Amino acid sequence: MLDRLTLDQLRTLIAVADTGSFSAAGRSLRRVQSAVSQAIQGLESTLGVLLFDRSGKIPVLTDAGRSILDHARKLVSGAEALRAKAESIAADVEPELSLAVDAMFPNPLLMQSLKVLAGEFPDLPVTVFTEGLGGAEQRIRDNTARLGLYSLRPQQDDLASEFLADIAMAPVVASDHPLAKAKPPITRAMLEDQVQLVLTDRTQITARFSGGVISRRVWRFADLGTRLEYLLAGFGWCNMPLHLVEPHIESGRLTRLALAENPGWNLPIHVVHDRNRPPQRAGRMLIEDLRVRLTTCPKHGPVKPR
Amino acid sequence: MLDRLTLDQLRTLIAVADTGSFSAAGRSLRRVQSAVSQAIQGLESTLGVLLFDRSGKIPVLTDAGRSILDHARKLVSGAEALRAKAESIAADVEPELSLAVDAMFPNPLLMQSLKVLAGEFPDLPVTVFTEGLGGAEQRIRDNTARLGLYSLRPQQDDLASEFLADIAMAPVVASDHPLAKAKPPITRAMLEDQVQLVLTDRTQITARFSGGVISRRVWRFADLGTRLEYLLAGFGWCNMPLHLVEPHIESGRLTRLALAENPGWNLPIHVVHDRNRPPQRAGRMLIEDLRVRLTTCPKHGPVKPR
DNA sequence: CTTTATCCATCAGTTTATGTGATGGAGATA
DNA sequence: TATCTCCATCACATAAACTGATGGATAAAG
Repeated sequence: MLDRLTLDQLRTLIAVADTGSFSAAGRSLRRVQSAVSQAIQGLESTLGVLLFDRSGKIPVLTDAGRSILDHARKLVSGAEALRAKAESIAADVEPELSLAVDAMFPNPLLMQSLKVLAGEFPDLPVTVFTEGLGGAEQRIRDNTARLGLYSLRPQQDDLASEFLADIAMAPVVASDHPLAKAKPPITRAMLEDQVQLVLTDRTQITARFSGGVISRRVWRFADLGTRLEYLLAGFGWCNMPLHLVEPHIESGRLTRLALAENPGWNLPIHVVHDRNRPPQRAGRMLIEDLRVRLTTCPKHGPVKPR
Repeated sequence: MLDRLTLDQLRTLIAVADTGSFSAAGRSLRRVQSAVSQAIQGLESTLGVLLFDRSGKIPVLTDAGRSILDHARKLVSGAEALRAKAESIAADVEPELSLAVDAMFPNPLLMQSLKVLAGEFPDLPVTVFTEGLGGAEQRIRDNTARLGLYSLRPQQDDLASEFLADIAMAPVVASDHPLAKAKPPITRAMLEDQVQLVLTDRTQITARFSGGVISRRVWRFADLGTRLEYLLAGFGWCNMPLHLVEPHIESGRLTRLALAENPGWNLPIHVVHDRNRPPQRAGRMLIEDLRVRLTTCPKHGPVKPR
């Protein structure tokens, strides 16, 4: 016994307060009255405070007792919450879900899935990191996120991954840009002479990774949003996820480049996690829900080859 | 034993997490290692969750363990807070201090005293009810406040009271009011014909108590603040605590009535409490501090006879 | 004014939980 | 390999917690 104050004493106090007498508390707790009596005496002695006024037939809470009782209720319900948490952990639900999501990923879809998740696991704390390029993977590696949604590069030994869906990508440019007015098909040579708007990793870690750079003239941006603004302003061309630029294409501000060799392609999105920390019930449910939405909703689905 | 989950188990868990090993935890808790081992096993079995990965030499917290540990820390520190609360109760400090203060009472002074009180008892919750007329006493009677600061009427059997200080009162009127321009001394007869601004009890309980009403024409108000506005606007005259109207008298907006028979008088303020619930350390300290301030600070002190 | 029922405290004795100390297996460190 | 320290396990000891009987006190019923 490390400390004379025990949860059982507090539970007994609460029972007495709720039932109104020591005997009744004993009945409700399936204990003998003397056990209750001794438990309360023990509590009073460890706290050094008189909790009940025993002068009448039934004991009545003192001011101090009322005050202690309030606190006791908090503690006991906290203990019950602990058990509940343990139970859901035991039922293979992760204690909290942290996601590292590539900025390319269609956010409205993710939000829909998370809404469903929150309905299913109301007490589950969720953290979402939206990162560009290597950022999401970095989150998985340094363990600040547990589940990654991004385009995984060549097989990684320590990370387990699973294909989730394709994001439709296409080269686009502002409609008032020379490339938009050029007669299709656009050749690779034509692109090389124009400015390409490229994403850089905020953390500089993925300097090695600069795939997809075609043009010799390059502007670099740290985030998708800024790049989109420069794209709209006609600074250059770039590949964008269709779901992000479709509204602008429809409104005529952007034009899809009819590239001869590659009019559109798919960015494969994977579910990634540390091999030793596989997703549990909540994570798996989220993945399945996302998969259904991604294959159902045509707007965000893969490009149909034409 | 009502519940298999005990605070001692949580305390042990915390010790293990803090010291890094079962043996070290045992040393820090002055228990043998096997006791720690068994306590953790017991916790794991009641929660149905594996808390430590024992595959290595020293056990390392699992994800679940970390999550449970966070919660455990909250509970244990809550338990310590309970002990601390009990300790201050045992040291004769009331668990919380609730005041019912008459609106006439100089609030800045009370605030100064409460500031000192808060310095002395930083954890003491304080509630202040500012009430007019019978309101403060009502608070004491229905036990929503424990300590009253107001002018007690004739001896009350069940309430204990103690004189605290006199509040200087004086009849005043707006400077553009006929009474202000009348040639002193003002007679009672002159007052009777003018409108008097009177306070009524919000709760109507003190209808019986309407002392101090002189005029035949009366306007009634529920609170001091509103009455003061009507006073300033010249609707009538009334008795006011000097500390509230002094700034206005100095600025010339209000004029003190030079009453022949009663140019100024004192409202005695008492400290009142239920006979069975005397003020404890915090309350007594507050009273003493107030007494010192009231007798020291001339601005709020009693009227000097002239 | 009894009688009866129910309240609580106390106590000796039992049951149960918790802690002890010895032992053995396993990973580090030298 | 020798040695240290780690943890799990066991039989045993110790200390809580609980039981059931008793008696005093209060409140309601006869």
